[in-house]
Amino acid sequence: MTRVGIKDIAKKANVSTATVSYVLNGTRNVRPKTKERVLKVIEELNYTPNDVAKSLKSQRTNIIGVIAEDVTVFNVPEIIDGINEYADRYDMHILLTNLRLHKRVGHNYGNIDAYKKYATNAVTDLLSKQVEGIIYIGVHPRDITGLIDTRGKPIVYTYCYTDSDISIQYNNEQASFDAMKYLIANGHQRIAIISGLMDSLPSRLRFNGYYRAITEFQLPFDPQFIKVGDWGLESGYLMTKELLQLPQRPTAILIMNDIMVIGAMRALYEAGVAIPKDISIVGFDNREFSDYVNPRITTMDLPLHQMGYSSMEVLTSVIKGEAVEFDRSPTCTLIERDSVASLLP
Amino acid sequence: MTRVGIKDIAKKANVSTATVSYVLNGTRNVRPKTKERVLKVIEELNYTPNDVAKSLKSQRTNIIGVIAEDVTVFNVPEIIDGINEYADRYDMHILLTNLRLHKRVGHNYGNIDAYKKYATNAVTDLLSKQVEGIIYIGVHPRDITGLIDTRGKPIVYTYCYTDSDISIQYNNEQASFDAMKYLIANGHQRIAIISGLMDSLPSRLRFNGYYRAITEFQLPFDPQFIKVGDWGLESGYLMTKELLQLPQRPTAILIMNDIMVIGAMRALYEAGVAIPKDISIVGFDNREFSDYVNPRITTMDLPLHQMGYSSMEVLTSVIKGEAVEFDRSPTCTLIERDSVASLLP
DNA sequence: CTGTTAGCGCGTTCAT
DNA sequence: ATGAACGCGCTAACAG
Repeated sequence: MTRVGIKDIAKKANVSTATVSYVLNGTRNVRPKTKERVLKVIEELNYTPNDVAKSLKSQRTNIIGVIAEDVTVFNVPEIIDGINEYADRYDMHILLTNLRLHKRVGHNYGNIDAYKKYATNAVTDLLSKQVEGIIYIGVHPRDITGLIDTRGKPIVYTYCYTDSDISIQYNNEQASFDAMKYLIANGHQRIAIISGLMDSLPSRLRFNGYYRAITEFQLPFDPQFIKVGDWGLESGYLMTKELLQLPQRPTAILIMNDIMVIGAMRALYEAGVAIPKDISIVGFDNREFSDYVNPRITTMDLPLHQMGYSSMEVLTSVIKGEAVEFDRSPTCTLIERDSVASLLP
Repeated sequence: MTRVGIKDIAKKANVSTATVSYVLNGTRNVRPKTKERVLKVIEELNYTPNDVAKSLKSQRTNIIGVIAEDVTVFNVPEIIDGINEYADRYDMHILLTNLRLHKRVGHNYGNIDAYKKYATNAVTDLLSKQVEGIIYIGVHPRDITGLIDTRGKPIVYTYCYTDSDISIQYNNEQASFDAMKYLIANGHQRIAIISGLMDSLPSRLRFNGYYRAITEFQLPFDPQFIKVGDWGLESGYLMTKELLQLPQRPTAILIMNDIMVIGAMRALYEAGVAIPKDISIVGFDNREFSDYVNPRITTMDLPLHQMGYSSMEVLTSVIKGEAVEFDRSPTCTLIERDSVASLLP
């Protein structure tokens, strides 16, 4: 079954290849009768267009490269899904590169040099494939300036950022402020917080939201309620134990990711402190498991899908050379479940 | 910054484009001195090869198309990761299509016609892009014969199958047999099973493993211990309640997915039955949450990564026209956690 | 052995 | 509606 091309059709339909091309693309008028004849032959021969030839001539591939730091990390698939929704809609395609960072360098994301070669290779390959732009999906929101040089090809970062390029993030400050507002609306006043590492931008931003809520709603500010974790389960456990030793315990804890919530739950379970009866908890990330543990965790959902979709919107407008106004910070949404009790009468 | 091509280099290095091509590919000997000069110019001009031109001539793209029914479903990312590992190693690339089935048709996977058009479009697009083969990743192990016609282009299915094409699955029967063996080794004799829908092949295969263990180890066979669920959380809950009403309760339950385990845990919690003290549980899938609930679930891990990798192995050998011997059924591995107690002295 | 010329792959598009 | 040049890199055939 040898490949059937445009000229096979031309021959069989007794027209030139140009004509075939015109009917195929509707680029120019073709006499209806000729058109029909060509169409019929196309059908008969089961013709499949060859996009690589087309791309060579048109200098457009309609392919955008997606570099995911690790597709197996929780935030990535949903972002890709958002990218896909856009791609589907506008007939673009996704060349996916997976850096497999988690398996290759573990949690050592800080040391950019450890994986710079992977990133560089990925970009080189993608450029050779003539992608029209690149979306880079991080697994941890952090500054990766200097990791990548696209030689002028448009790139948009999401779930991470650089000094000078466009990036799509979510609104961290609003998220923690909203979480606080929810807790306060439920009558909580003594609210502790377990943050992630403080060298992380999200941590600081979320802390800002926490602090802004404290001041705006004139809550008592107790420095002992501020605990710094490291995003890991164990640190959630440890920090919670510390909170339990306070003479005046908090009635609620805002915890910056669901993993640390699990640690907190273990600490509370061991101490015989019931959730949410004795202590309420709000988490972050809306990880899948937060709906399956007991009690189910009330948590902030991240707008991952939206981030993927927006990345594509921004990227395509940059490709087209349009100046764009866009929302770089889609908002998080609180998912109410069972880990918060109302203190109101 | 206009695109620099092979002929720009040729001109600047005072050689023919052929020579440049030869140094670029090592296709033929070039005098070291000339070679060096060319290389230097390539460096200076920051030349990036154009794979689409190359592909047009060579009739090879090194791209394989991956159609995922839904990248946000738990099994898919790890399979893609396996595909990527292979692709990375052999310098191939992945054109990813996401059917987004979950969002588009919900759980209505049975009705192939509901999404046939998406699949057909995906294949057409991929063929136009001249992919050298296709891997189709299902979200549920089932027969999807007739969904796709690749016009002779090699395709491998994984996490689903068809009448006549190659597919990579995992060994369901071994998995449930091993789970039973583990339970039996821990002194359990009265072992119940909550299966998924019985029209599903994995359900039947796993039931075979259960039954084979029962007979091989000469356990008492009690038909009342066999419960048929529907993979959903609620059915795990319901079936477990039924089991609790039995005059002689089982000491352990083998449950065919972790989601139903969660349902079971809720039923047991309500009934004041402790896991694993009063009843032991083994799940299936090793979902992320199984490590976070209390107690942590002992469950069968699926060889997803391996399935992705194997799919690529098989696909590439088919592409090369080699006859292949391969393991179509990588094995599952039991992950020991805290939901099984030993009954042994 | 080293280097060059020219045609090709497949579809698009301009000038006729 | 058509012929032919073109996009970019590969490679067969040929020359020195």
